[in-house]
Amino acid sequence: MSTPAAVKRACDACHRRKVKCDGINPCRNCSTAQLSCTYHAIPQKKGPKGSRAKVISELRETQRHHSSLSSKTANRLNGVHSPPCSPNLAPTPGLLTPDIIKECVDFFFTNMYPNMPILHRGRLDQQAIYADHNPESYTLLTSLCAFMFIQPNMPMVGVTPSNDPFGLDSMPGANIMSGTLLLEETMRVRKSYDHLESPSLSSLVTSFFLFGCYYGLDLHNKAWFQLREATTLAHILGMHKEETYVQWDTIEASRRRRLYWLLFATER
DNA sequence: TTATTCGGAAATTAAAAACA
DNA sequence: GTTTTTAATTTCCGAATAAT
Repeated sequence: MSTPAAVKRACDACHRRKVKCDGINPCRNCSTAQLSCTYHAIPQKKGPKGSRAKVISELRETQRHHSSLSSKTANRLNGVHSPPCSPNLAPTPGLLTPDIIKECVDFFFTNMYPNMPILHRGRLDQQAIYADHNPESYTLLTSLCAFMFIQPNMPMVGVTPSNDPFGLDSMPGANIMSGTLLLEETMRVRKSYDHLESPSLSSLVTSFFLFGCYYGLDLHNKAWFQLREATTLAHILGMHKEETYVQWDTIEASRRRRLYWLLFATER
């Protein structure tokens, strides 16, 4: 008779593989599978959020007197159905490869970070692990990569995995094309979640990178719109109030402070 | 056969509501 | 204040699938 007893924390690999983790480092699964056993993922907050999470009350409300309008109401948060709904806002599979992420993140930290020290390398890598199923992390990465591709001194990176049959790697302007592609991907996937009503810092940074993209592409009106959005999100997040910073650890707090400062330096 | 993947059941956790 | 209810998030079982 063994005690099953769920471990309090599964490692990153076991979490992805959905297998039982023994919680030690390195864990048994990682050892046998020759994987490096890490515990980088940041656990999400559990439990209801907002003023009594409203799904069930909405459901009850709509069932009570199911009028023609109630079906419309039911479609609100059940985003997975209804014919005219969601014209595919899911991430494009295979577009944002680990190679591209690595290349762009490296480029950011060597060339852009001195001027905009608004990301933390370790924390960004953690976010990248779950980008597949977290649209906020995904759009942060696509906007970052788009921004990097649009930089004039960015070296050529193949968007297609390895051997490019169209010779894009050697074509001038290919990086701008890739950047524009990723920019469009960001805008599209961003529609799949509400980044304004309960914004995260990732949303804010995404807006800032979008500003950078549009500015680099000489689309100035769109650029200022994104910058304005980023500034507004900063206010919604209370970044102008010192007391909001105490809830963050040193790394996160200084990152937020620098981001806030950069926003206003950029707005001039 | 064994190894891997992944849908989803069960457990865990924390916020909101109800209660004293 | 304490307890109960509710829901978001987690772990990981076990069936399906892939690899050998």
